[in-house]
Amino acid sequence: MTVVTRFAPSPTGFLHIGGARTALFNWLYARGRGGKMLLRIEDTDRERSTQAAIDAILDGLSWLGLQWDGEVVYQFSRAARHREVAEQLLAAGRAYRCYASPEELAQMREEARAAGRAKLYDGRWRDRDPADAPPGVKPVIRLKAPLTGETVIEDAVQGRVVWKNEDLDDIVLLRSDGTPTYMHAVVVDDHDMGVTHIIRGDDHLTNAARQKQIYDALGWPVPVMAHIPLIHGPDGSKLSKRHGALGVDAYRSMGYLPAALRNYLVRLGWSHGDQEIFSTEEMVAAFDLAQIGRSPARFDFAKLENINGHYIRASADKDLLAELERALPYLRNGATLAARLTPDLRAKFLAAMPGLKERAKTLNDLVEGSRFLWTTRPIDIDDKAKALLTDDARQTIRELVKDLAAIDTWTAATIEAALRAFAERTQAKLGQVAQPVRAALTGRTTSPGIFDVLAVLGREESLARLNDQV
RNA sequence: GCGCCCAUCGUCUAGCGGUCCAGGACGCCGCCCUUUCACGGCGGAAACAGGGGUUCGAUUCCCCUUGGGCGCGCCA
Repeated sequence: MTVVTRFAPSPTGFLHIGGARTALFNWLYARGRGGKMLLRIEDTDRERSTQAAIDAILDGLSWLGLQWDGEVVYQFSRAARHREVAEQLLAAGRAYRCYASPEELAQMREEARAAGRAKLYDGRWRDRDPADAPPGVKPVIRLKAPLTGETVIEDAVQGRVVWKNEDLDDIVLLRSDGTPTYMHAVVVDDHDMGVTHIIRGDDHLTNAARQKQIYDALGWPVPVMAHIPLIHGPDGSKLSKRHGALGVDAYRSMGYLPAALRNYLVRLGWSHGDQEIFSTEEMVAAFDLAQIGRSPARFDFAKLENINGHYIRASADKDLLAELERALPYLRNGATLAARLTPDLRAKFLAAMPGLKERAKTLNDLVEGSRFLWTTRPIDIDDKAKALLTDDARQTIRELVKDLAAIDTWTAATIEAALRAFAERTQAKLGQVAQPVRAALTGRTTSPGIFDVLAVLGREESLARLNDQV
């Protein structure tokens, strides 16, 4: 049997980090088994669904490299079928029309809560004669759920979860306006789409019981369910915008690599021995439901950043530059850099990349670290660098410039030799010479090795910049 | 309130009755490397929520307590 998973977000906001992980798990599970991951947009809430949200979700998945299979299914477009199935249930006596008014329902709920009952709707229209229907009231269709016994889910990650049927009330399948509820639409769609494995957040665990009852009423096989724990904020509470419940586009803007984010996400709630770093292929091969934990994980930016740094360092210079260019439109100062990215600058970038990437944790760090390459003169000098450019330092630079100008072949090695010779001659420590030079050339105190900076910048630009400062 | 889920270092986790005075990773703290910042190397502090059982033996199994989370809509 071919594995079919699905990712089914509702387009009421961006693709947040929890949704991204759910999508990743579905994608990995399907890919690892030669199956398919379908994408269904649950847009039955017409009030809150927006095209912008749909676009953000598709864009987010694409950026993360989680390609879905087949056409996107829009749940709203399937309303007729949902209605048909509800009617079918009605005809079979597994559902009934309920004429209770919203006020009636509210009162019922209040009383049930006060009495400590789990069941909030009492099933008052369950067996009532339709002739009793109050005139002019459009009914909803409710499932005639079993009154006794148990509803059991054999969950692939949660294990066996049992509810007493007496605690579950008759849920609404079709609203009075004829549109399906989520609970009903999900079951019909998952069935019609041939979904074999439902992998979703465990906020749906109690829904699973309700859905199981619908499957049973329909006589349909229940897909394998896997309810994965939610991602929490650093403080253990629900993930909020403040601590990372951002859209995946925000992570792109923060300069994270899709591969790094995937790697971080896959280890949140899932493990494979002590392995921390997974290539996509390894991930696909190793991923399985059995190793998913049952406790919620907290989102930790520090670890994400570390993994991102790892991926940056591990990337080939050329690939990293390509990755950077792709992200430029979303990065801080990215537009400026993009506008100046000539073939000549690209070449310099590549030459500087080894030194750049080992001190970058994000692509934004790469943009900032490479500032000395694309900034225009006069270069802007930050406060720390400014503090290094004392009168003495300027004097030193002035003398050094003569030595540098005398170098025949301008390479990192010859430049280093010249600097060392200069330091020795003036009885200074190399650092005393190198630091002001770095400040004068880059405007920063943190940058790649100074010999490399000089070599990458080239003789003309280097000397011009040094002269600017003295 | 009712139902359901969860509980190992600060964080992500390994552990599926003895191999655990609990292992890895991130973070943190030292030291080394070093022209800065990083990278890298070495070392360190740091956890089985509490209480009952079961067992020759519990981090591992059961129960309770406590603490978190989720759900309880004609939202999804």
